This record gives sequence, structure tokens and C-alpha cells, in this order.
Amino acid sequence: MQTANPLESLKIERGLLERQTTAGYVADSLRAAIQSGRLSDGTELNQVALAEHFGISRVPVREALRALEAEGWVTAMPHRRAVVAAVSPERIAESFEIRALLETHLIEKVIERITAEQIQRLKAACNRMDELTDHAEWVAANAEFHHELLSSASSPLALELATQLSSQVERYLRLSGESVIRENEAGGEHRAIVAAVAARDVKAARRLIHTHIDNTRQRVVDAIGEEENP
Amino acid sequence: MQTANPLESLKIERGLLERQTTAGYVADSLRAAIQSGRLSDGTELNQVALAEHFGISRVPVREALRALEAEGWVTAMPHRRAVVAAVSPERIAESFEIRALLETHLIEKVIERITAEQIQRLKAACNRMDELTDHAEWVAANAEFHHELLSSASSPLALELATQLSSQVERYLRLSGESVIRENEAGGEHRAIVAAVAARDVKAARRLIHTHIDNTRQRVVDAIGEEENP
DNA sequence: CAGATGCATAATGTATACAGTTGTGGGAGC
DNA sequence: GCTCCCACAACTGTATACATTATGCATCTG
Repeated sequence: MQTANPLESLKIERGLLERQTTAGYVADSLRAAIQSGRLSDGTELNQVALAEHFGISRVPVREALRALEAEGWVTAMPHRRAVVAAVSPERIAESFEIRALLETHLIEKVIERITAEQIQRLKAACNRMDELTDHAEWVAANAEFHHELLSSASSPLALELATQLSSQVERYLRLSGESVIRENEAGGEHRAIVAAVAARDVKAARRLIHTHIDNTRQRVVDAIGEEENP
Repeated sequence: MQTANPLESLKIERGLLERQTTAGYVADSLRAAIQSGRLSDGTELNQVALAEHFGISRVPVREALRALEAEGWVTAMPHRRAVVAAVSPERIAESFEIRALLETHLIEKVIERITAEQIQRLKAACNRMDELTDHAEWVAANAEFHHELLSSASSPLALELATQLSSQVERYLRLSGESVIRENEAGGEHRAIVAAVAARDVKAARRLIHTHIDNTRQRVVDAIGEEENP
């Protein structure tokens, strides 16, 4: 037995800081900008312009673009400008369908494993969302809710895929009306899901999640339709 | 009205050749090597060594590694060597589970849409697989069969995900015994699936696919277990 | 001899320079 | 006026050079 290592705190700090490369920083910045919608579909990503903007050379910019391309955020062809990837309405719809498939599957494991404390956290997350007025914040909180809900399933790969699918279409949620009304609908749906999970009611939870995701899909697809044919 | 442009053929040829960048070529080469198992888990990917091997500079090598990292083939940390990513047994198992989920879902759409001609192609693919003796070729043909089967569902994103999940664990199929016996089992399972699809029997097809993938999962997981505790 | 320390080496990350491709605008030719 | 072509500008792709960080080894210390 020995006393706690006084350097332990420093180690953690180092771990948190975790010096990032410039390329990693650029990739994170661009990804966040695309995900939030600040960089919209088809925006051209000029390497020299980006390099100047960040005050760095083109090399790390290129590496960041390569990574984002592999992740699907950016479309690029040899010797041509990279552009922010467009996600077709069909792909968006399919993304929701697959999420529904994954999440209805995961919810069974969630119900098996979730603890009372985690349920409390979900309820708290629901309450927090009611307070939010900014749409962007609401979208982020919504993603966090789903992530938190599914993280209890202990299926890291499925969670990863579901999260990835969400994040790629998140920017299109913006279109589905800034209307708080709709968001409150979602809030009610979230609470119903949490209640079903708390009651360990697999069938109800599956049905509620499927309906919830399908509703969201409907809203987004409709919004895109209106956008195209106003 | 005008005669066919004689340059059109060149354009197509150009399109097929589709001049690739060096970085793209390196990424493809490495990906193929990892997928086939020629580069195994934990192999260090030294930039200068790779650059010398390909007879190029480090820049395109770095871009290739970035892309492969984003795709999950390579693990890298700042200022440290990149290594071929290891896929944990849990992740492999989960990968099969998610594939089962996706493929049992897709098979319904397949049955709705598949044509007689496509069914013939699937049968032909089954027959071709019987001829193969090389394990690596068999694995590739197996992947092709599943891809061909699901491509009739017209769900590009789901197909993409399923294919991606398969390709990432494909190299571990090698462990599951070179035994032709087991591969013949799979051949029988494939034929049964095609038969159910041809008969438009959704329930049977779902059950058969699920069993098939679960069997494969079992074989691979067992093989890994033996590998670790011989 | 175990463990820490400092230095040399090698590898990664970034900047700069150069090469090759694409796109564009203006002028020649019709 | 219109088209075609070519030169030039802008941009991407690659190589080389430099900066920073990690790692292995020899040395030193207790």
C-alpha cells in the first residue's frame, strides 16, 4: 500500500491536452463546420484558401481533406476541387431507416443493462432539452440524448455506426423547421421512450423508437421536398 | 443529328483508366494488402520504408495513411508509428451481428425486386465457388456473392455498410480453417438462400440468412479462440 | 546491478519549392 | 457574331528541405 501518486493528476492533464497535429485540428474544425451546416453542400474547399485561413501550409490541409473524404464529409476527384459532400434525399431517408433498424435492435440490450442512475440521466437530459431555445443547441442535445440512450447497450460498433449515421444528416435537421413545436413533440417522444425503458417494456420501447425515428425522417424529408419545390 | 463522336471511346477509356493520384494508388494497395491479410494486425507502417518501397516521397504515403486511418484500417497516434489496426474479437462478433441485422432486413427488399436474370447470376456464382480451391479466392467470391445478393435491394447505403463491415473482418476468415468442408457448408447455405429468394419466401430467407451469418460468426470466433488459447 | 539520465539517431509533422493538370479568357479564323 | 484554339492563370499533386518529437543506447549514479 502506498499513497496516491501526486503526479497522477499531471498525467491526466497531459492526456486531456493530448497535443494534436495541425492536420487533426483542421479536420476537426472542418468536420464541425460541415456537421453544423456552417459549410453547406457543394461549398468549394480551396486548399490555398484554407491554408491561408488557418495560417498554415497546404500539407496539413490536404491530409485533413483526405481524412474527411474517407469519412464521407467531402467529395473529391483527382486534380479537381474538393467540395462539401451533398447527401441525397434518398440517402438521408435510408440513413434514418438504418438508424431505426439499429436503434430498435439496441434498445433490447439497453433494457437488459441500463441502471437506475442512467435512467435518471436520461430524464435529466430530457428536461435540459426543454430549456433550449437555440435550434443548433437543440440538435446537439438531441444527438447526445440518443447517444446516451444507446450507450447502455454495450455494443460499441453499433453505437458508432448509429452515431455516424446521425451526424452525417444532422445538418439537414436544420431545414425541418426551427419550430419549437415540433421539437417539443420530439421531447414528448423522448420521454415516452425513457418511460418504456424504465418499465423494461421491450415491445413498447421498440415501437416508440421506431415511430420516433420515422417521424423525424418524415419531417426532414418533407422539409427537403419543400425546399426543392417551394 | 450527328454521327457518333469518334472520341467518345477514348473518353470512356479515359474514364476507366481514371488517372489515379499516387496517394490513391498507395491507399488502394495498402487496403488490399490489409484486407487480404498480407499485412497483419499490428504491422508497423513506416512512412519512409513505404515511400522507398513505392519509389515515391513521403507526402502521398502520409495522405494514404490518413485516409486508411479514417476508414478504420490503420491505427495512428500523433508522432507515433501507424500500425495495421487490430479488430478485437468482440468487435468481430458485433460486426457479424450487425451484418445479420442489415442483411435480414435487406432480403425483404431483395425478394420484392430481384429479377429472374439476377437469380440466375446468383446460382452461377454458387457454382463458381465450388470450383475454387484457393482459400483467398473463395473468400473474395464469398464477399462477391453477398454483395450481388444484396445489390438487388436498391438500398445503396445499407449495402455500403454491410460490405464495409464484411471487408473489415474478411481477413479473419482465413483463420477459420482452410478446410474446404466448412466452405462447402457455406456453399449449401448459399444455395438454400437463393432457393428461398427464388421462391419469394421472405420468412425462410430471413431465417436462412440469419443462420448463415451466425454460423460464420461462430466459426470465426471459435477459430480466434483457438488461435489465442491453442 | 537496477534504474535514471542524457545524447544520438530515426521517425513523424510542417513548410517551401517544383511539376503537372484544369479551367478560363481573349484573340484568330470563319 | 460565333466557334475554336491557345496562352496564361489558378489550382492540385509531388518532392525536397526543415522542425519537432520519439526512441534506443550508452553512460552514470545509487
